[in-house]
Amino acid sequence: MYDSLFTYIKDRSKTPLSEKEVELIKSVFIPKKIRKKQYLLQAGEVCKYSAFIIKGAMRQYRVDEKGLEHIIRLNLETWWAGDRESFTMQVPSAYNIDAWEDTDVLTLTKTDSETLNSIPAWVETRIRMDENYSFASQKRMNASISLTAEQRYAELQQQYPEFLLRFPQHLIASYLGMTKETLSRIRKQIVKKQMVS
Amino acid sequence: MYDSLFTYIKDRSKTPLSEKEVELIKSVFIPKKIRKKQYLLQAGEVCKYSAFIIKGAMRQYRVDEKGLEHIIRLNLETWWAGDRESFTMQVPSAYNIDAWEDTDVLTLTKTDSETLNSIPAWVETRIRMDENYSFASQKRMNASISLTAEQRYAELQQQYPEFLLRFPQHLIASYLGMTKETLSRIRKQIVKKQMVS
DNA sequence: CGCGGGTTTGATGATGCTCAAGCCCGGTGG
DNA sequence: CCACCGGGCTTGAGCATCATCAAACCCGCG
Repeated sequence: MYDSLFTYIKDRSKTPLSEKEVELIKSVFIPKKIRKKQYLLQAGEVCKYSAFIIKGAMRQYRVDEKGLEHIIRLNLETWWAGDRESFTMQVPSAYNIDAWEDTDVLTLTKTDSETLNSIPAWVETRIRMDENYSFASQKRMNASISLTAEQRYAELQQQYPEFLLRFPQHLIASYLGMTKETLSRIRKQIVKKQMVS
Repeated sequence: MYDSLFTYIKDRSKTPLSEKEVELIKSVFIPKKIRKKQYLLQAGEVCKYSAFIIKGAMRQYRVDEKGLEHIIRLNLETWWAGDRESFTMQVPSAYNIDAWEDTDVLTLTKTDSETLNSIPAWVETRIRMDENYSFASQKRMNASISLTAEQRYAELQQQYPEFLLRFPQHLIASYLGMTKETLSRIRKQIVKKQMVS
């Protein structure tokens, strides 16, 4: 159950975890099952949990005035789900997060998360996470500003090929900031190009 | 010289700075002047400095195959300039950073930045910075995926009105992921709407 | 068999880009 | 003092890209 979380921490920290620390971590991360289509967070609520995904797939999205969903983030195993701003500031979130597949998570509350600050390996891990998040954000922002729809798809294919296997195309399209029809046509184009070469 | 940096740290941390810590900080942050159009970082180089802006304005951008500049970030006083990925991982950067106005910065090298980890107030400050960066990234990503050009401009106007005063429109346009012509027309539209109401 | 979710296709139109020209304004130098 | 220049902004015409809407298709499943 907790294995993948401990591996995750080990991979990102130099300091090893003591017995006691392992116990503390086990005591604050509560396992939960989230069934397909169930919400982890609904817009308007404060994000109660930061959730480490053991198994499954989740999506974070905004619903606009017209009722259209815009995918902000897609999450798979060993990713964290939750709206960071809402969670850390304890303010209402503008986003929904729900399970796309039946998902097993380890949930952590804001107050519990503070008790973890006494664990050096955890602090190091958090720093790594934040770094990686900011690297990824910058890349994605760059892509979104300066690449065409086709280039953005190519980049995704290259950077997160798992997404294409686990999420349907209309979610991928939304994540890339285009419609499902556009993505469908782009894919057709790509196949055509490969035929030629 | 260092006042604004110390204020910045105080605003973001609970622990106060000791005399010694103040001295350490002063010793590792080297003041530099960067003249208008001078580079802090050029694409292909490793980002040597993280720079705290005391006074002035900088821009971070990518140059595409066609030679067009795409603005990734705009920075003013009390912001940090530098490519985080290149700086922390010490890998070549894909971005340029240069001064838009004559700028005074306090520069910090990667090795010096590690010595600061002994200062609790600094560590707290860094965490705040990372948080804020990730909140802002998420908002911007959301805007970029799900808002129209006009809505994006409105959001910028609301969130960073200083930008409109300090940077010319063609940079703002690029930052928002549109051309200068489009931005010009959008502004015209907005004025027209205000006439009506 | 029929239904639901997902994908594809086509027609049409809006949005935003490209290219080209002109304007405005604050220097700079003759 | 004026002419000119460069940088930035605006405007227009035509075009590419992408969105919208509607219909059809595909396929796994009850």
